[in-house]
Amino acid sequence: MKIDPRKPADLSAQIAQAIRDAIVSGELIVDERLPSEAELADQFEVSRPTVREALKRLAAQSLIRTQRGATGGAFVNRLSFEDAYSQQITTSTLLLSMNTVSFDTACEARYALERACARLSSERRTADQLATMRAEIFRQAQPGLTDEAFCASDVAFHRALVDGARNPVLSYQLAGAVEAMQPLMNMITFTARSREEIISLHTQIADALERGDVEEVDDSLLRLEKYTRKLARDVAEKKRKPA
Amino acid sequence: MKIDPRKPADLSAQIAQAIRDAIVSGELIVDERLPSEAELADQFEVSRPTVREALKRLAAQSLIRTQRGATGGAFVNRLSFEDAYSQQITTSTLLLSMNTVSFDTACEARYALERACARLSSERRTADQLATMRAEIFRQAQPGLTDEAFCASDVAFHRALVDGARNPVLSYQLAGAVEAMQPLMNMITFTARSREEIISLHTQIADALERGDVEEVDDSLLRLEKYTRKLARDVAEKKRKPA
DNA sequence: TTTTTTTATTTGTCTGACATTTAAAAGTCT
DNA sequence: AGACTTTTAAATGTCAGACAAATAAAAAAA
Repeated sequence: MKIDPRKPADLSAQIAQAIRDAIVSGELIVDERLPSEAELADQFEVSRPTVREALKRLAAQSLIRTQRGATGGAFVNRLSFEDAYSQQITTSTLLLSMNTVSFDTACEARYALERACARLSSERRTADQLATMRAEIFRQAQPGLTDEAFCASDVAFHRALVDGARNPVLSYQLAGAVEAMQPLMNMITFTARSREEIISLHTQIADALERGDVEEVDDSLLRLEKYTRKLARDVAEKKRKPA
Repeated sequence: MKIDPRKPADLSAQIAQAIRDAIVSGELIVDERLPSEAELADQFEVSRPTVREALKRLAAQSLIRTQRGATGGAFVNRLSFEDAYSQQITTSTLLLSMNTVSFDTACEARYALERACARLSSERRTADQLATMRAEIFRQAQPGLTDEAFCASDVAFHRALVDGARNPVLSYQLAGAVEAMQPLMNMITFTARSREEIISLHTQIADALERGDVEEVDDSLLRLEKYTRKLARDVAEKKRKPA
């Protein structure tokens, strides 16, 4: 683990990269303890604050965790799906909120991924996951439900659908897309009419899933996508010309 | 922007979170300059090193960039797809390499996503993207090509296919899955026979894409997935019982 | 043997300083 | 006056040394 002495700037970034490479390449294995900050400072011939900045960079990516005390130190972290989720969500949220990407593009990506999941889900979903979906549909039909609660239930419904694919990699990829769109979805103030339509589509999806009818699941998701995009367009138009 | 004074540990993490929230919520907008480190230290009532650790955490997530000099400082970064790619790749690579997820699961996820892209790609791909795919197929057929070069060309081929969907969100999601699998794919030492088969499948995909035959694109990708998983199984078996 | 106390190690944080970079301000020359 | 050079101020990058707090192992006491 060496750093390039020719580039003097950003020592902490270089050190972070050196350690990151060691982790990714397997040179450092999970739960292995890194040398203490003082030792690392000696090895890299920098001061302790610089080493600490490097370690904080790695901690921000959940690559290491630190522990205080006598037997403490920095340990290589086993990247959990939880960690991967939250990073994915942060990244996706920023991509959307910074106008790098339009709602339509995000929506298309989201449903493309979701339909891919749904195909697997119609083969593998458990009774429990289907029950969750039904329960969420029931909640969505409650009168007096706030928009936020409706949206949260919507996310839970789709989450159950996606988890039905029983592929954590797919789930974690989609989590970002779905959750990142939440704030924008909340902005689409749902009328009673539009809720009814969405609940109807959700029911169609759940029914098709129960029958294991792959094509019908796909179709109803496609209809839901079209409807979502229509709602978004309407809101965008109303905002442009508020009569 | 405030931090909770009751939890004394990990001040830099709290400060990072406070600034992160301000960015995600839009309180701080793109290219806006943060207060100087000294000013932040005053505001949060901590020392400069602590502020710096917080800023390095944010820099590790590409949320800010720093500039030295008189008009320098920390600026809110516009998250580019490039940045999102590389984070996605790092995360996915670690998820795979740390045995959190099996090759089969990753493979399934990857092809599920890729098939979702391919559907869009068969409608939207440009002549240029198709030409890239043809060129990569040609390269793959060259005798004397190293395994590494063959794999790199394979990635380039799939990259062109995915980019044909003309949806950057999908592209960035898939980049992680595809690139993370590279090292494992390299381990599958390709025989002349298996290369031939893969090239044949690639050709089928390109042909179907040229005709705009969505179903055939989907089918040939499915065949490629099955074949890839078979190769992986064979390698795994040979490793277990090296006769 | 069990409990308590001490001790050593390590991270977390602070203070103060100097180096380096950078752009603007001030000065100088034509 | 205008163009070039020098100075200066502000900011990040880095360092050294110190103390606080947490923690587990070792030592001491019951």
